[in-house]
Amino acid sequence: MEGQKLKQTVKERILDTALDLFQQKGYHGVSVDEIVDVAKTSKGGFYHNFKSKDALLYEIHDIFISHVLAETKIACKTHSNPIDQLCAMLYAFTNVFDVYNRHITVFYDESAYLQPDYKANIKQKRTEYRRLIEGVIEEGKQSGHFRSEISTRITTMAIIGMVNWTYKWYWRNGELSMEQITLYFNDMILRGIVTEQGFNESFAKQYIQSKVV
Amino acid sequence: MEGQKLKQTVKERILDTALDLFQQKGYHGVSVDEIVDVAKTSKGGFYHNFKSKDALLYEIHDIFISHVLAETKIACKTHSNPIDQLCAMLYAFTNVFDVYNRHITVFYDESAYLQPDYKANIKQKRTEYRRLIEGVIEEGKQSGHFRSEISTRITTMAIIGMVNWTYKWYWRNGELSMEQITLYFNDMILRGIVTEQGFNESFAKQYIQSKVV
DNA sequence: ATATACAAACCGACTAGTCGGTCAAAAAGC
DNA sequence: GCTTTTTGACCGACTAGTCGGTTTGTATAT
Repeated sequence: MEGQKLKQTVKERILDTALDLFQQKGYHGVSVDEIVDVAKTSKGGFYHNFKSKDALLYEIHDIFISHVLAETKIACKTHSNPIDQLCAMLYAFTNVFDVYNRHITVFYDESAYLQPDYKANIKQKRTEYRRLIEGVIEEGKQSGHFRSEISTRITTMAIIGMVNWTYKWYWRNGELSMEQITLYFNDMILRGIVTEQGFNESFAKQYIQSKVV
Repeated sequence: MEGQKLKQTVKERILDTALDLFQQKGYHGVSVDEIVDVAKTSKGGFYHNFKSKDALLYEIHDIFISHVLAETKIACKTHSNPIDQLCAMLYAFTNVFDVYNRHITVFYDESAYLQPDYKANIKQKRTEYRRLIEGVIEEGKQSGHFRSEISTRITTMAIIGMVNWTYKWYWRNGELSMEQITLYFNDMILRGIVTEQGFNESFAKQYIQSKVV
């Protein structure tokens, strides 16, 4: 439906335009004048909908992290073992990725420019997200699915890094889909951390494609 | 020797100060006036040593990527098998990390603000770096050390992502050293991609700590 | 009448970059 | 060896322009 574009409110147009421009040129590479020009509105329209340019940046951050957090929690709750939970969380991120592509770039590259109180708010949600993954890793170590020698912290950051970094190189309409990429990531991550016991669980097979013996 | 600090040239002081400030507040969060103020020099001193603020940003980028590239090439050349090469390359990055910590943050967060011709220059070197890793992965697949089913591209980006992301969470003087982190990374990555044959090679044992059977 | 949703002109603060000038040290002339 | 000349590193007041944000005005809906 192309009608969606015509129905957009001014606020939606501003957000949409800002996302495009921020992703291309960075937060400080785009002026409010340029945003309102491209979004076909005015300074008045902008400041009627947003308290400040900083507030717009914050909103972009918040929309993204809040959505990731919500989806990750659902993924975690709807599965009962660490292997399923971990893979479901990665898939949740994948699904977010295609739609929130622009948000992600802004989120990771421009967060230095957030005002202190905004930044604290975002940081809290990022920490919450990290702890969700740490929790699953820790659980997996205790249940014997993941090797007990691995460091929860390093493993978590390795996974987050691997997954998040895709925003730097992934292109929609490229040769690789996020679905494919996640398939490979799940395989590689699990091989890196599961125990023999974990590997032999029936639900692990769907993620680890083959085992060369 | 603390005398090093007293011997710094104006240009070195500017670079040093800019790195500190850019890392903390981002490129556009710092004015030239602030840089020259902290670096105990002047506008004249600044523009005598740098063509523009953009040129300073470029120099920071170039110093970093050129060094990484050089070290990676050495790591690659001084080993003869893919497993040793890959791990040596990761260690090379590790060693760079402690010294070029500030460069890395600027490199990954502020590259959007590089002027087009500067950006093209940097992009070329990043591509060269990526191809070095892709080459090793590809070689490993052909030699039977790495599983042939893995995607060279995705695996390479997974590794780069995992490693690069450390700049977002690693703190010097923290509980974890870069040495330790790289040890875990090497272990996790190799487990994710080696074949049984590769695993049984004697030189693989030093990276893969243990195998739970 | 009053509130809402925008438009357009406007403002002051700030910024990157310039430019005439200083000064110490090296090079040249004697 | 001593003076003169030249060079280049560096200074800081200044400028032209840009930016985020404000204010005033206006059309519409209730």
